[in-house]
Amino acid sequence: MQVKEQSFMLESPMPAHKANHTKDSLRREALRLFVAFGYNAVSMRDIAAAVGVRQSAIYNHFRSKQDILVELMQSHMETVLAAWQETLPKDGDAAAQAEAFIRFHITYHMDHPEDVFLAYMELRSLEPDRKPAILELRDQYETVLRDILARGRESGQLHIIDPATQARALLAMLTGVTGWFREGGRLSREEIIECYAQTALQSVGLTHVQGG
Amino acid sequence: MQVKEQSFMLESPMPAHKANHTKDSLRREALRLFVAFGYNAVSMRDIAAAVGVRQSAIYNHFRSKQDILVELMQSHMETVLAAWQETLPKDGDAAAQAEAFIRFHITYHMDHPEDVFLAYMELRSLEPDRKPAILELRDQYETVLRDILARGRESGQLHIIDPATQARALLAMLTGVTGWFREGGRLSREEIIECYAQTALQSVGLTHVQGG
Amino acid sequence: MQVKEQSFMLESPMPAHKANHTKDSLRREALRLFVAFGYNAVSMRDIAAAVGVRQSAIYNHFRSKQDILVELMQSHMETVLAAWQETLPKDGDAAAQAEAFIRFHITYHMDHPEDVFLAYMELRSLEPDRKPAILELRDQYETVLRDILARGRESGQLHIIDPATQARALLAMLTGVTGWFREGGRLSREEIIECYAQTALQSVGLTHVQGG
Amino acid sequence: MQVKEQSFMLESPMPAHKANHTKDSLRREALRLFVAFGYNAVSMRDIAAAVGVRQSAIYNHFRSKQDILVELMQSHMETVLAAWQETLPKDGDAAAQAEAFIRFHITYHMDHPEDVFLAYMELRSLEPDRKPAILELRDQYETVLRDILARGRESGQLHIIDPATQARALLAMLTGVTGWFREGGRLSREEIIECYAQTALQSVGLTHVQGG
DNA sequence: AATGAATGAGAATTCATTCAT
DNA sequence: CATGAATGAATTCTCATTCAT
Repeated sequence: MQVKEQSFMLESPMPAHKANHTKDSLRREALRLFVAFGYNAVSMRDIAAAVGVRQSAIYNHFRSKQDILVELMQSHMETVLAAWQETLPKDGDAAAQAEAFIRFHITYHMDHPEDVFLAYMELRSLEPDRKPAILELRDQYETVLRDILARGRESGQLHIIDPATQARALLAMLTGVTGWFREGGRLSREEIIECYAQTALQSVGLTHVQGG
Repeated sequence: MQVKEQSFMLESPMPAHKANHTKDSLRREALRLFVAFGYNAVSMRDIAAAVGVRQSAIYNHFRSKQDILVELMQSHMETVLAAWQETLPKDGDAAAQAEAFIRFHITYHMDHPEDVFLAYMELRSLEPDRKPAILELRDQYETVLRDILARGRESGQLHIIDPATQARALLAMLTGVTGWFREGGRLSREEIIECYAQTALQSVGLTHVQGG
Repeated sequence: MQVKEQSFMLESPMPAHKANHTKDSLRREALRLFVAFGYNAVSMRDIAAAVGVRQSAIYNHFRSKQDILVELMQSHMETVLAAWQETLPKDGDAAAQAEAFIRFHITYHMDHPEDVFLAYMELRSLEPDRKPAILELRDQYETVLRDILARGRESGQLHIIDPATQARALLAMLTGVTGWFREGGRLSREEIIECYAQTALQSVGLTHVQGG
Repeated sequence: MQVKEQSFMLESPMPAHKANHTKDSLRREALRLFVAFGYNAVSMRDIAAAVGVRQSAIYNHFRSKQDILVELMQSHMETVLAAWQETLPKDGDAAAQAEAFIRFHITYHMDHPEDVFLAYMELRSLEPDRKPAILELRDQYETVLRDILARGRESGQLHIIDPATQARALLAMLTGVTGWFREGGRLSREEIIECYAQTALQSVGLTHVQGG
């Protein structure tokens, strides 16, 4: 990356006391930069500069650059899983649950595009010992959809060949939104959700679509 | 990355006879490493070591690290486009063309997972002046599908809300195979192709599926 | 060094009651660590962690890291000199004094191996303005032995070529114990003292040895 | 340490070709600096500056700072052992061998004070996995003397209580020369050797001393 | 007396690239 | 065509120290 940060450039030294939100700022800016340029292309200096702090200050809040990444990914995945737990319709049949999941997934992703993008793109940047924990969480989420598809297949409500494969295909498709969606484009948020929902539902053999 | 290679370590300098395929080896290993670890995480030394040559030797074949990336991406995209040109059924209707494209796309991706993955994941690593040329090629490909979907929508053969959005959704889904497919898994190549084909075709409102 | 200690890791801040012996703990742990790893290899954080306190707390007790070192060295050397003053046989002849010194020296060193080791090994780590004071103390001690040897040479009781050189040789030999002695080894404390005493006394031409 | 090294300060870029003696210079300067300031107090920049090269150039010759240290220590110890093998009188009795060893040891140490000092003072700076190899070499050397003393004790030629302890005591004493000897001092090289030899020989109960 | 947050300097090491051989 | 040596810039991280609370 590019921006220079040097002592004689910093004008407002910022009272520092009470500035405990530094860790939050670091998280936020790190996420933004990792998404924009990739984990490896972003330096600790870049992150510090974005927050208005020196490089070394980061180490008062995170043990390492890798720790920032892990913390971002982990908290994101745990949040998604928790959010789905609150959303899932306990009593619905497989078709209803599939639709619920698809709508939840798209909506959540459009609301948190950066978290999703990071968790998806930077798995490679995880060090070997940190990877399993994250993959475990990702698998939990994939399993949710796989199980719904499997039940829908057994009940005959869904046209599905292989639940595992199709779950992955669906997630890849839906996750793709984060790659290009920007507020204020040709289509509104709702239109995109509808479009993706129809595509996804059709892909598992559901044709009836009713806007959320 | 990891491997160490330094002058005082290498004993056998390798006879170099018929070593003019070095450039090919470099391309192949660079692709493999970029895919496995990411462009930024791979050093020229890593690439050289994988080929059994010193870093400086790379510069006899490529002007820079960025040039390797660009060359890999560009040749891949041109190859895909050329391959589709040879495959496309000139006289088919939109439904037939959609099915043809979908099958072509999945098949090609399963045959060249690394090229596809690279072109998809490392767009961010392109330097600003190299990016437009690659994006232009990618758009050409996306346009192929978008146009097919648009024609299918007009002809009423496909159930589609927005061709542009749905084209992206489809491509994201299909491209996803490269993320996890490994020869010798639970499902055979053909089964996966069938499964993806059905999912994709259903997603645009086509239900009749006949194995390739 | 190794141990990590950071704010977000420490849960129990420790009641701090009667914690005014902190300075003593700091001295003790600093000594231990300096001896084990060397002054430069030990960080203020290491010392603080060993005591169960934060780095910044150290500065309530010492002005700087260098100050800890100087204080440790200085108090050790003053203690040795004072201890010898209490031990020296005022009226003995050179031979008796030599034996007394040798026994005192070995015994003291075996009782305070870390202080001795530090004073010997970390002279290099003293900043230029702090060095002279310490060297002055060390020379006082060396002079004690040199003078005894010189008198013994004049009186003909000792076989000595050059008192200054031989004093250094003797001190180096005797100081060496601290390098390897560990309580509970093959030989007892007393056996080692006897062994060193005999070696040292023989080295100056005294053969009569009588256990302490 | 102190000296600044920056691009605009370097006047003579030095033709570089044929300058393969860089590694030797690095070894020499590293040794000098490690001895003068201690391993931890010397930076790679210091070493590079002393040789007239950039920091990064060092890594063309050594894998790490630790590697420089290990290489210096190892080659020194192997050289000493080899030198003693050439010196040792195969047929002499224990007393002759003891004298031969003592004279060899002092002489070698006065000729290579820096190597000896480094090997003695910086054992602590070895990383845990590099330590055993060096200690093994040191023990080989110590064993040489211990065996001679043991034989001398059995034959009754030497007055010795415990060969192992006394070997260590002797080596510590003799090694001490490197701590303070500087060419051109009050005593000549030969005088110091004689003085140390007498002290050492007396210490094992040998009185007859004949200058080399 | 202790802490958490901040800092500037500097540590070792890696990187892409150049160039004479 | 390949190499070893060199380089300057940049990397992550550690350090001793300060200071408001």
